[in-house]
Amino acid sequence: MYMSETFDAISEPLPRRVQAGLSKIAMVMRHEAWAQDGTRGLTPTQAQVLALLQARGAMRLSAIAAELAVKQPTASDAVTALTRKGLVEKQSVPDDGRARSIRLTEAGAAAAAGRTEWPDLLRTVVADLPEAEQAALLKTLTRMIRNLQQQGAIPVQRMCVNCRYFRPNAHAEAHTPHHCAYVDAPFGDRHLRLDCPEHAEADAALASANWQRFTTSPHTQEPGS
Amino acid sequence: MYMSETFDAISEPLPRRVQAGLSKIAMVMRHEAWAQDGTRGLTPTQAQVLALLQARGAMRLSAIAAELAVKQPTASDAVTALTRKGLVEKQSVPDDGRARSIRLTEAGAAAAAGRTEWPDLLRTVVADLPEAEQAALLKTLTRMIRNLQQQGAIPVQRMCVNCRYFRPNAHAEAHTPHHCAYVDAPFGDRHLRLDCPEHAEADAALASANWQRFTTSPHTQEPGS
DNA sequence: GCAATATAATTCGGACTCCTATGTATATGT
DNA sequence: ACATATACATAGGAGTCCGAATTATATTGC
Repeated sequence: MYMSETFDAISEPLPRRVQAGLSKIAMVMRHEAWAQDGTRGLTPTQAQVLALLQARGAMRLSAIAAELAVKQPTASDAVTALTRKGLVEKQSVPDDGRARSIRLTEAGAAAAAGRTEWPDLLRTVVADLPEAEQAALLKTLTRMIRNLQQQGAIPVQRMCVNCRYFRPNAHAEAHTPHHCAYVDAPFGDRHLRLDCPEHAEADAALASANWQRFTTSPHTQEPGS
Repeated sequence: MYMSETFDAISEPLPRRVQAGLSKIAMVMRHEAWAQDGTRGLTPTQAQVLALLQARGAMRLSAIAAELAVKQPTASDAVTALTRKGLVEKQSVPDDGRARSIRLTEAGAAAAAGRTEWPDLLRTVVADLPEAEQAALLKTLTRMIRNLQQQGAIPVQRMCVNCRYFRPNAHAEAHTPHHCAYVDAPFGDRHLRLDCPEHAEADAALASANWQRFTTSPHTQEPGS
């Protein structure tokens, strides 16, 4: 659209370069995960399972697999390893004899809590961004994650934008345009959640209307560059 | 600073939520990598090696390891597998008998090219973002990557912001404020490169001055929310 | 009610990732 | 030349991933 035929002609397309950048970030995260969890005797996958169970409580194996975007055998491997390490335990579920509910042991809860405390490298890098940029990044990630959900690439997340209590752009205040009907309080992009414990799924019509209203926010139109 | 004591009090800190979002994106990338490269008989790491060699030409093993943020033995494993598959080959380097130069074979170049064509899921998700948001994301990623470099977490990248030819905010035009002295043309955030073939490293003083000028751009100050 | 089918999880085999520790050349400093 | 440093390879071990086959329940159709 705008400008600089030179650069538009000779560069990789913008989405490709953005993807390359995300790749590098992903690489650092993987590396950090090995380095950090490794000292605690965990692999990255195992740490993810612990984090998931910490956030969500007891889960079935198939739910864990879906949430981590791996196949069941892989999730089973990880859970087996964690069981051997005494960090999780399996219980049978009353109404379904095939299923097993997996939950943290006390040691597992402690390990999961310990992990969240440590200010890891990527978190400090994000924290070093100007706050407005962090908020913008969060909003962009929200957009991408919703898109991924709609393509069926990941299960539906417990995000504000999927929530029955979400009222996007309900207020005039620029810093807190949204409203959460659950806690009955205004909030802004910087408060958006990707995994809210109070989440209640909105029906399709509401979700779609909310999304429309959310993404046509005045703040979304900035001068491109 | 601004507003909503409620949400600031009850939420995870913003950087943590952003990190969680990046995690989900990283998860999707890993999953996609398995699914996509898997059909071509490659693992994600192997695909990364091919992509790296495609972008950079022949490299030494230690350079590959550094670039992928893994230890040498891991890189060696991957290269061995690729050699067996006939996609790369090793040559000895004239001036150093210990080193080996690794480069793509013809089949390897074809495989690497094939990979880049396919419009993978994450690329389409990025492409679905409003263009201004893609540009903002690219700039944010640039910031993060530079920060990671300075912490020594990744090797110095061939990015505009590290380049001798970079003239940030040299123009008044809002869409193309920067200037590349190599091709002598103005460009904008949306043209920023993370791995430019024409890159030439700037000395420390210039890099630092450029960074200052780049990050205090008028566009960086938007109303937070 | 009971075979036919579907689903939750496990197990198996195989290729690979990732690590640390060690070995084998070759380079470099003194 | 001799010690030390470097580039890479190899070995061994836990774990990640997968697809395919198993086992143990559910659910469904007659």
